[in-house]
Amino acid sequence: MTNPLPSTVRSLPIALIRAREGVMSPIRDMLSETGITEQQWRVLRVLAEYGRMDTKTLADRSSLLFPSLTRMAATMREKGLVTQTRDVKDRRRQFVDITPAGQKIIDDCLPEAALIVAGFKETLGEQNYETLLDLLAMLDPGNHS
Amino acid sequence: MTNPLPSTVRSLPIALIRAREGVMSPIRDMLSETGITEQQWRVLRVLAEYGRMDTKTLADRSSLLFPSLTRMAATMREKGLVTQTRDVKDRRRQFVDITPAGQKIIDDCLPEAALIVAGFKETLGEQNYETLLDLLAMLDPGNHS
DNA sequence: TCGCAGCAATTAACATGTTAAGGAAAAGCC
DNA sequence: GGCTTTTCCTTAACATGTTAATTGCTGCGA
Repeated sequence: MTNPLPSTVRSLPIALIRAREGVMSPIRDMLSETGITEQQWRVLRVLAEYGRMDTKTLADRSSLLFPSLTRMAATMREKGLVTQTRDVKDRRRQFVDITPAGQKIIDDCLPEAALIVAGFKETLGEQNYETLLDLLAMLDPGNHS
Repeated sequence: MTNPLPSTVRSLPIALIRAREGVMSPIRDMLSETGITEQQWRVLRVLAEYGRMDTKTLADRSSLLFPSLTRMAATMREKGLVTQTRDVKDRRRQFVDITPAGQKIIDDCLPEAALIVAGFKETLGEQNYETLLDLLAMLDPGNHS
């Protein structure tokens, strides 16, 4: 008795990709006017929420791989969105912080971003929205809750 | 009254990324032994399920952007995984089909892939698994059901 | 204090995501 | 037929995903 894979229209990985596409599309539209990418937006949001932190923690909270963050930090520093300072005690480590220019992008986009989020809550319903977040968290390998 | 964004730990886009990472990690491990990528696996699965089709339909069903598929088709053709033939009636269009070598990869990986899927069903529970797919479908912009 | 394991970060190499522009063929219009 | 528009596909350019190799620094034990 074979145990075939689900049809691609009922595949969990593909469903995750398509849902992500649907969610990110309006956010990308919003960000295109600011000149930053979706990933850079994520980094700025984490920095705005937690403040200055070391690169390792930043990568973890932003769900970015280290090599990606290294490249992004360079371009974001050139754009004046973040600053990087080396740890004096341990010269291997670096700290990243958001600049006023970076914070301004967050502040400027916050109203529209909130509207987008509200739209998805309305699409799914408040209850389903929370359920979805809970189910997604169960698939997160780094989630030890 | 401000309407702040949710904390990044409760953000839908980030939750989708992390869930996808959790789901794809074991699949990537499986595929690393075959030498194909996660996206190439997706293309092969769609071709194996529906058979020969034009590039536009293939891109749509694989959830890939056209430029990505153009590049992938070239490398996959060189690897002998697919064939490409131009439509005689409409010389703009191209058809893609899976080769026996491509089909062999599907067949070889199917048992392990089925185990991985079963693992996630067990993690979430059958009921939650179906609920999750339904909720994700509601976020899919191309889902007109 | 020397050597070495381990960690933080970078770099490299290749594949894909994303947007925009370009090219070629078909379809429609006059 | 000649013209424009549309459609399918490709190419280009830049950013990120992913894995592996490399560098610079810390700490630790012989």
